[in-house]
Amino acid sequence: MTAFSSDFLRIIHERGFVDSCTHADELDALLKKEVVSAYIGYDCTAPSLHVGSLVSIMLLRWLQKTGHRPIVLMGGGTTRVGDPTGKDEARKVLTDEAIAANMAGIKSVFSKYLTFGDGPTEAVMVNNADWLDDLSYIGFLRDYGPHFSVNRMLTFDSVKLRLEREQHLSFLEFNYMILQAYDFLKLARRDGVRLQMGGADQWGNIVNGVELGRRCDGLSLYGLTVPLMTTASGAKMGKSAQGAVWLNEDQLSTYDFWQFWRNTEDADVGRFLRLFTELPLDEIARLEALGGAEINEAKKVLAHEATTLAHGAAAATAAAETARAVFEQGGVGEDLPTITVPSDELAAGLLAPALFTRAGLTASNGEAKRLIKGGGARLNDAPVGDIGRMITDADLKDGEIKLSAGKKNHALVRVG
RNA sequence: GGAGGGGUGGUCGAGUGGUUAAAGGCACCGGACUGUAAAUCCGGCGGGGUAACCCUACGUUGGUUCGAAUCCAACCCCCUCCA
Repeated sequence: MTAFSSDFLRIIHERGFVDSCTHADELDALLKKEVVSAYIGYDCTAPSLHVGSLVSIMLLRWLQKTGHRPIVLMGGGTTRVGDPTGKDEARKVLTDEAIAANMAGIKSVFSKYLTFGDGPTEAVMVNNADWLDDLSYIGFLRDYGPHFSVNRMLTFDSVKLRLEREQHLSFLEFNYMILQAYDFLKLARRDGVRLQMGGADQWGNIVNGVELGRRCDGLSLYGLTVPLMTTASGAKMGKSAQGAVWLNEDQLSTYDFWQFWRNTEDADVGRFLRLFTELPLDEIARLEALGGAEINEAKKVLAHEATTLAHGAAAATAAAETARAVFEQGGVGEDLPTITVPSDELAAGLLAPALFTRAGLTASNGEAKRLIKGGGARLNDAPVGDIGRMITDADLKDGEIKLSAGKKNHALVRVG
C-alpha cells in the first residue's frame, strides 16, 4: 500500500494524511478510473470548527484538486443524537436552535477551502437532517436493524470503552453509529458517493457504513481516516493562548491564528507543513531541515501559508507584520487586540489590574494582581510593579498604551 | 422493585465534625533558561478588596451542632448484582 497510482491517494499518503484505509488498492483503481464523490461529516457541536478538523478539510481540498468531488455533510440530524466516540460522558443535549446557529458558523469555513457549485468536481454541502429527521421508527428498524449486530456494535471502541469504564451510555447515543452508517448508504444511493473520510476516531462508524452499503445494496464503498492530531509532545493539538484554535475569524483573530502556527513545536514543523500547507514536498524538506533558531523561518512560512488558506493573503501578511513589530522590534502592530477607553476615564486614571482585565489579558482583577506580583505584567514594556498603579493619559505613547501579559500576549489601549 | 457502592474545584483524585478555599497529580497562567520551540527548574492557580476582611464552592433541599465536604433525613443522578 505504498505505491498508489491515483493522484489523490499518492499525494495524501506522501503528505501523511492516511491513518487507515479500506481496500486501498481497489479505491486507488477507482480513483484513477472515474470522478469519485467522497464525503466527510461534521457535527454541529460548536459555533466554529477548529484546527482539529482542519486536517480533514485539507483532505477534501486535495480531493477536489485531484479531480474529484468533495461533499461536506453537516450533521444537523446526528448532532441531535450525539456521537459517544471518545467521550466518557454524554454530551449535553443541544437545542435545535443551538444546532442551527452552530451550523451557520461552521458552514462559512468551507468556502475558504473548497469551490462549491454544480460542476462534476465542485463541492456540495448537504445536511443529514434532511433525511434523518423524518425517519419512521418501525420502518427504519425493519429495513436496517437486521443488518446490525448488537454483539458487534459492543466491540466498537466508542461503545466498548464506555462499557469498560462503567460509564453510562444511553440508547440514544448507542444509535449514533447506526445513523452515521445510514448516512453513508443514503449518500451512496442518492449522490453516488463511494468514499467516506474522517478522523481516526471515526473508523468504527465509517466501517459500519461501508458494511451497510454492501449488505443492503451490494455496493463497494470505501473508508479512509486521517490520524488524530497531536503535537510531538503528546498534547492534543489545537490550543492557543486564547483557548481553542477556531477557524472562524469571529472566534479567533487572524493574528492569533497566525501566532498559533508560529508557535509550533520544532518537531512538528515538517509534519504540519505537509498537512496544512500545499508547498511542494522538496521545499518542505528543505525547511524542516533547518537547524536551531533557523527553524523559526520554517515556522513563519507555515504560519503564512496556513493563515493565507484560512483568512487570505492580506490577513496573513498583516499578522506577520504585527508579529514582526511586536516580537522582533518590541513595538506594537495593527493586529494586536485593541480596546478603547473614553478619554475622561483615562484622564481620571484607571487601576492597572482593572485595565488588564478590561483588555482581556486577565480573567479577573485577582488574576491581574497575581500577574503583576509575579512580574509578568508590563505597561509599555516596563514591569507594572505595583498592583495599585494608576494608569492615566500620561502613559499614552503615540496615542496608545501597550499592555502585556507575559511575553506573548499584548493588547493596546486607545482613547476614544 | 430489592441489595450494595458512589456523586469533591477545569480534570483525575485525597479528605470522613473545627488550623479545609479543600492534599497530591494533570491541565492552565506567569518567571528563569532559550529561538515567540521542547525539556528542566521556580512561582501562581474560585470571586471581590491596597489590606484587615467579606462572599461563593464539595449532587439538590432541609436538619443536628458553637462549628459540616465530613453526621442525619428526603430527593435527584450514576455504577454493580438480584428480580
